[in-house]
Amino acid sequence: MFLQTSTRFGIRDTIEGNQYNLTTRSRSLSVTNTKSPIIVWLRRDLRLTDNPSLHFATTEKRPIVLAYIHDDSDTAWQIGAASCWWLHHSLGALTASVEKASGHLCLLRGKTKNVLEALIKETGADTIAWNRRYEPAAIESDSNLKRHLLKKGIDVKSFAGNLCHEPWQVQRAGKHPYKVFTAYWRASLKTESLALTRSVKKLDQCISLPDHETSLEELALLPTIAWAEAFPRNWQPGEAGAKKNLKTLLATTLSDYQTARDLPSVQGTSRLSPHLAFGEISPRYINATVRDALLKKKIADDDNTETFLREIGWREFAHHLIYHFPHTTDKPLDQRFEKFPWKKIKPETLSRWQQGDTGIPLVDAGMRQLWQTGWMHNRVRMVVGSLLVKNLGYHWREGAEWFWDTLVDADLASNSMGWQWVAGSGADAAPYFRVFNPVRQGERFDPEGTYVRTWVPEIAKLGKKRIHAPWTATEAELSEAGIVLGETYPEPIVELSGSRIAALERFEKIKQPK
DNA sequence: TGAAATGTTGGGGCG
DNA sequence: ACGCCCCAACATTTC
Repeated sequence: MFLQTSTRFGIRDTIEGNQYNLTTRSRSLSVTNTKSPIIVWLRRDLRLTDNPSLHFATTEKRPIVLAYIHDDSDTAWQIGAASCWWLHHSLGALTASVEKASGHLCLLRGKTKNVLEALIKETGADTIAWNRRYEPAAIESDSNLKRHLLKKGIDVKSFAGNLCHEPWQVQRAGKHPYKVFTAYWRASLKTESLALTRSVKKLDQCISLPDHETSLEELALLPTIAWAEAFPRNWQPGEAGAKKNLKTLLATTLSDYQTARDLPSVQGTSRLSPHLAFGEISPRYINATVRDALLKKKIADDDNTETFLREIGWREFAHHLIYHFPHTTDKPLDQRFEKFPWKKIKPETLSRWQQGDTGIPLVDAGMRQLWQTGWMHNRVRMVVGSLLVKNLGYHWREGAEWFWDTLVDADLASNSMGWQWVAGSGADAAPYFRVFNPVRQGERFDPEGTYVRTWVPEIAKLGKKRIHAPWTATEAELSEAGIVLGETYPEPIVELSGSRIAALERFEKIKQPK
């Protein structure tokens, strides 16, 4: 057995440890050679700031095996393609910052259980630490793993890393978990947030395992087709990018957040979602930073700030829901929707929705923004979702699965909650009769048509009066804009008014009391 | 974090 | 001057 540090950091000293040979930086030898290593298993917590399991390990004064395991065995809701792109770059960024802290990140591949067992055997580690996850599949595999490792005499330490409150902390004693956001939010404001842990600056106890590790490239996370080409223009995965977005939010975006966050043509949102999804930044760090800025009067204590904090609260609520109602990743929370008459999928129709070829400008703009950047503005997500679920009558899971594969911020808790909200079957859901009209939404939130023109250039020459509904334009207006409906841009995939009424009738039938 | 239908009000044109 | 109608603008109700 042979363990060594990354060669980039020079000094290599081979020593005889108790049960193993260890190569590590010389100055930590006196501390490390008598103690068993601790494995820090990173998952959706790819950061050094406020990372409780990592912080715990650094306080232990013994060798650390800092490991990310890419387990691509086939499971439900396995990481999607856009998320893989993000993960690749996030791991790259983390590797660099870990090395800057004189540490080393081990990239490993294989079945999690096998990899961890091999690591334990190889290094003599007697402890493993991780930050908890709350998705049903993760909970199941984590608890199986924990039981298995405890039986083998390994100490397993799990931490609360990715939420301000554990899902079971915000709860009325003896009652059902919250299903309504405002009630949840009020209660969570009264519940003390989990504390921040100190940022990790030095990781020189890290050891490496050259016989086991793989390179980032070997993880093969990047798409094989030239699809994500435009992603880097929009994103900087990693902790530094996350902090940069938070800084921009506090310095500029937040002052007009309440209004601007609804305008898809404006950079009015925080754009923190993918960073949060991969745990490159913690919600506690975000809240603490906002609080600090408030104290220093750098931002105003107004509705803008409150609205933003509430959005962080929605993320917490989504995790609360997925923890207490784990079936909601696939099945409706509201039982009445079990037998809802979703329409049979026509592959061509579904594909036109996916590709942004519906002939409804705001929908097409959103779906193309998603495809080209891995992200879609939240207001537009509601609009495209409403079209799929209400006007086209397709099961919300079709939308959830597409988003899951194409969003860089894909998060099972938020995705499931969001789609069930749109469908009306979830917690605090939109009432069944709430059907978004993409034309009306365009006129209200993209009045100049700027957003549509960006993503649907073939109709860009239409004036703002027609840009959201080209089918209402006159022959003259169309020809002046160089559009031939049905050729250069499609006729609408569905007639909005009639399909709305039909949807209302379908939903009406299941609305009898629970 | 809805849209459309329906109801109400008030100004202005007009006989 | 007055009543009537039209309709835009806004409010309320309904799905």
